[in-house]
Amino acid sequence: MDKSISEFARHVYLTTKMIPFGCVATYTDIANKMGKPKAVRAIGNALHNNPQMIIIPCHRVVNIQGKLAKNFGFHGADGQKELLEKEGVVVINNQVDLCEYRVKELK
DNA sequence: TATTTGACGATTT
DNA sequence: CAAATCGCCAAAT
Repeated sequence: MDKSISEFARHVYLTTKMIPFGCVATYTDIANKMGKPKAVRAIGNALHNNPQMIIIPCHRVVNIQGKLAKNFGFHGADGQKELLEKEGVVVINNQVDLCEYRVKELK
């Protein structure tokens, strides 16, 4: 256990890991699940600082518009896009169809 | 301790 | 539709 990670960040990572294969979730969904719908920025920050970005499916996290992260830690939005398409998620213009892949209930 | 920054969101121009 | 602006939160400097 790495205690250098705050409880908040850990909470973010755990919630992110709940996203099922082939699906995506928005920052807002995670924030809402954590009970802090206004902490979307802090969440994005935590994921960017993500020390274990490979074991955490952060590529399944997109913004409310289904748009990918422009500064994705691995290969920018392109890397995130490829990881998603590899899971069967269609990405068009760095954007996914939320109506099709967004997780209805994160639990 | 105070200021700045940022993988965001919603609203306004 | 794109850019600017404000709000909100946690971490970094």
